[in-house]
Amino acid sequence: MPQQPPRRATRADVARLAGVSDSTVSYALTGDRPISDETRERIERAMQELGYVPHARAAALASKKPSLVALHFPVGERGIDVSDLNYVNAASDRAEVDGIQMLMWTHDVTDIEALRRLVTQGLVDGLILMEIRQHDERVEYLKSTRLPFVTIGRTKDNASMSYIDADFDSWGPMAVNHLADFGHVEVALVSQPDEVVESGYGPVILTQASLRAQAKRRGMKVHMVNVRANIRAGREALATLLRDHPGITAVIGFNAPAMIGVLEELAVSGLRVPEDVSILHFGISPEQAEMTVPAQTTISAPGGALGEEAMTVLIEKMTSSNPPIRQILTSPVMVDRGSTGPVRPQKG
Amino acid sequence: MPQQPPRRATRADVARLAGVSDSTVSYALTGDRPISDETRERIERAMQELGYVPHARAAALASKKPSLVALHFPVGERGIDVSDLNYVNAASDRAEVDGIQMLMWTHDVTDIEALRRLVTQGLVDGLILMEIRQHDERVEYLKSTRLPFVTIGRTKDNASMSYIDADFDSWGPMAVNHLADFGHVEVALVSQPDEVVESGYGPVILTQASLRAQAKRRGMKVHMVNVRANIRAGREALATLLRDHPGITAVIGFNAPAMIGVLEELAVSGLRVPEDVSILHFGISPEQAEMTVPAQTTISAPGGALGEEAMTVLIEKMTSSNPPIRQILTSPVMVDRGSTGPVRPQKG
DNA sequence: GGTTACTGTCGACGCGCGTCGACGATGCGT
DNA sequence: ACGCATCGTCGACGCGCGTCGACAGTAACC
Repeated sequence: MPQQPPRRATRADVARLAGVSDSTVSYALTGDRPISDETRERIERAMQELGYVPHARAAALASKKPSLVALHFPVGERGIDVSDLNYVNAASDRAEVDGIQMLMWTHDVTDIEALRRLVTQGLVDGLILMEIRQHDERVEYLKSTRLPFVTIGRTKDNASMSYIDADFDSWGPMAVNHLADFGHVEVALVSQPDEVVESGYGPVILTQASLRAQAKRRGMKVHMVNVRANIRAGREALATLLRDHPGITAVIGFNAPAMIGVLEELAVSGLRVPEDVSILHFGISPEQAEMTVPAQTTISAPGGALGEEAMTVLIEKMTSSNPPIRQILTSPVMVDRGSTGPVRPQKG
Repeated sequence: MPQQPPRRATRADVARLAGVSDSTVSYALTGDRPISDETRERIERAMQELGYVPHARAAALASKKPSLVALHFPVGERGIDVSDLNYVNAASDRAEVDGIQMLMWTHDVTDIEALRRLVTQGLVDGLILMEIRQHDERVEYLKSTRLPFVTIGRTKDNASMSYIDADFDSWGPMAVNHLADFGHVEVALVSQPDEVVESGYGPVILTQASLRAQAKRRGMKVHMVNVRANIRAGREALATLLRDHPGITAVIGFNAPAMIGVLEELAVSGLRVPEDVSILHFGISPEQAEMTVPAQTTISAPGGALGEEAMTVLIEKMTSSNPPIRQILTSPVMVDRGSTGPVRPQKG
């Protein structure tokens, strides 16, 4: 039966049992210096017997190498879903390759006092930030710190920092072209709450700007509304839109709960998708897009790539003495789930 | 202007600047030994000037006191939403009271190999587990470890362990009594996916059992279906239920996305809530309950209480030398949002 | 046969901090 | 005046590990 040791085995225990010195155990583990096969075997047997596992925190203290990083995921209003998990897991997996653990930190974006505590206590060796605002206090603060960090998303003033982000500037054109090619000339954008827009949330701002610009180029009219992230708000928004602008033939969404409401309102109004109204959704995961009735065609950033890239850059920042600034943009991917189609012929 | 020190200031730096010894700085910080007001002031000035912050990881190593705990939140299929955040934030806030940081860990429940890595590396001093199965590998593993842990939820065999959980045994009776008093005699339960039930997820199993028992007592017929956690599955489930059992006058939900589908299906069928069908939902947050049309009456565990209690127990486990076993159950709370009502008089 | 070069191992020190024992300087009592 | 209990401070050591310098032993070379 597995014996339960009274305390954690240390390097010294292993050394004693194997009849070698402390440092020899160390070198057997790291391979930094040659060790004879015989000694190595004795050490490995001893480690096995004692169930020895290096103590990562002590190692980090001694080596000053990273062992733990945090991913700041402000859950905020919209929560975390499986799509976000793609980033998270990809980043975490990438970290483990280098023997680094990644944990999540979920405080509010605005709580930089808590961020200060986290950082100054020296508990984490690096940080990945998500949900970046155009002007982001967290970034401002971290810049004044020696702590390596990478952002998923970018601030307005980003010349000197590393980031990974979706190329939102091409989301708008991609959406507009897709719909314009189907003959749509008047569409709506159901976007995120005013607070989010006003707080300078990049994805929304960049997407709206690129959408507006391309719409102008293609002679398309876009009605933009910012609504709260819930079903009821989406229903009310669509009702209002259709009343005020009956010419709308397509709805672009950037707000998953609200779009559920939009779909419900269409259903109770007897409008079909895509025959009467086309639906296109920005930035949601396959799971989210396929759970609704009908499923929604989407334009999104590629799944876990952002997370993995971000972690790679962060690790470089933590381990290299003079790391370069890296700024990476990923191209959008459109997945057609049949919720968009040609404008129906004018009746009367 | 704030000068950027080349490296983190250490206790030795403060001591040198203040003209005292290392340990004096330490005692000034902890108050474990008396310090004259004069030296204390000199030390505080020095700390201020150097921007000194104790290095939590080094402190933890030396003192063997906890500095970091993890909350295992397997995001799994259902994701994390604001309601879960109540637990998380409450636990985190409680931890900070004792100067302990709490980070989240989101690996899959079944990935106990990853759990082993996290634990054996000694990165965290304690663990809180959520989404507990009746037979939970994680719990089995952790029991064989010296790492303090507490579960939110409980396993079947739980005599020797500490847990915090909702008192699901009283959820069923509360729901049944509420509906039976309104005259309902045939209802449906739209619960979680088969995999979840088969995996032995306590909340579902205990709730179903107590519901079934109390329904029998009150002479109520309950049709239970387990559906996937998405809108489409909810729509299909309700359509099937109403076709096979037209006598159903109320739907109890334990699956937020599916219940959105249920509400949609009711809407397109022209059935009103609560005049034609009553709706009652287990275990969701106010935000979730109020975002749908109509809002849903709920029976849930009290918000952050579970998280805070769990952290309190964990801290006790980590700091006390012989901590007691604590098993805490919280009573359910019903919030009436008008989605339940009396059965309509029989027509024909 | 002597220098060189490597292989394999050990001891010592440092990372930043907590904490115990010691010790001079006081204050009090007799 | 002396013993004795504080108060305030210092030095030393340990937490578990990484890593540098030293050194005995062996193989390789002119």
